Amino acid sequence: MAALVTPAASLVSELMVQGRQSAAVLEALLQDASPTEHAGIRELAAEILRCCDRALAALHHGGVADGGDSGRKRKSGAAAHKRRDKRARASGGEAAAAAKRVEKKRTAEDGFIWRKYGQKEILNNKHPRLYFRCTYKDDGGCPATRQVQLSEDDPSLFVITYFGHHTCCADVAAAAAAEEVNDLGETRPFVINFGSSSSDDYCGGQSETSSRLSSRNGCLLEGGNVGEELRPMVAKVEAASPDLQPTAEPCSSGDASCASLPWDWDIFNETSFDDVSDFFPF
DNA sequence: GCGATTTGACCGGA
DNA sequence: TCCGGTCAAATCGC
Repeated sequence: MAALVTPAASLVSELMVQGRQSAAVLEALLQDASPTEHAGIRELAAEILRCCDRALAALHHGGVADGGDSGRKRKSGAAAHKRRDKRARASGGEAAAAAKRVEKKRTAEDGFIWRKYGQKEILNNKHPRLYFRCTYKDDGGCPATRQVQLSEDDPSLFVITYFGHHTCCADVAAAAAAEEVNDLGETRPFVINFGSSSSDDYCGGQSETSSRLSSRNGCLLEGGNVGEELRPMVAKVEAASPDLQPTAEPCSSGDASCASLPWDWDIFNETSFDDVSDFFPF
């Protein structure tokens, strides 16, 4: 696996390290200040750390997601092939298994822009399952899809199942997604671990239905000092939601507690989707 | 007008 | 035959 050594990759790597350090400091400060309070914010900081870990790992892996089944065509001629593709994935085919990843998160945001293409009531499940594919599927042939469902046990948690890898946006995002983390959380190359790190998250954070966002963003950090950006963002979190309770509470677009993990700092404040109820109207 | 979402229909695997 | 996943026409919102 060749590492990315382009100047841009180097810059991104550097920025990610900075951001990660800032997040680590924040986490430490919160821990020192009040070990029992601000749990939600600490969790947020920890997630930022994990995101940076994965982005860095991805960068140094130099991995770019494979094309996957991007060649899916419209219903016209290749319907049978297409269906077979889907079936293979649905029933846990070999390639599908390799690209499948299940996460439980407090929000459905993950840094990519998704387009909802279906919703289905699932047997013996209170909550419908929502189907999303990458907005850039048509644009760039990005094969990534995901399914989002509220957890049966804890309706405030999203159970998100990812299929395929993003080929549409930043290498960081694509590679992060491509880098399958095993359940044991082991063997993660180039992980500078400043704090907690779990295996189940990857770079994320932009809105779900940010359909009106015109720019492709992925979760690549753009220019500027990540660490500097982090401070005001976190302050906002604290002010808005001390405990970062997810649930289906209404929240405004600027509410970082609902906006979850705004890895894309530049567009964080534009986030329009950040409410569970936006997804699950029940 | 364009692009995203909704939702009923369709398809294939189990 | 049932059920889950996707399609695509209709609808909505900017």
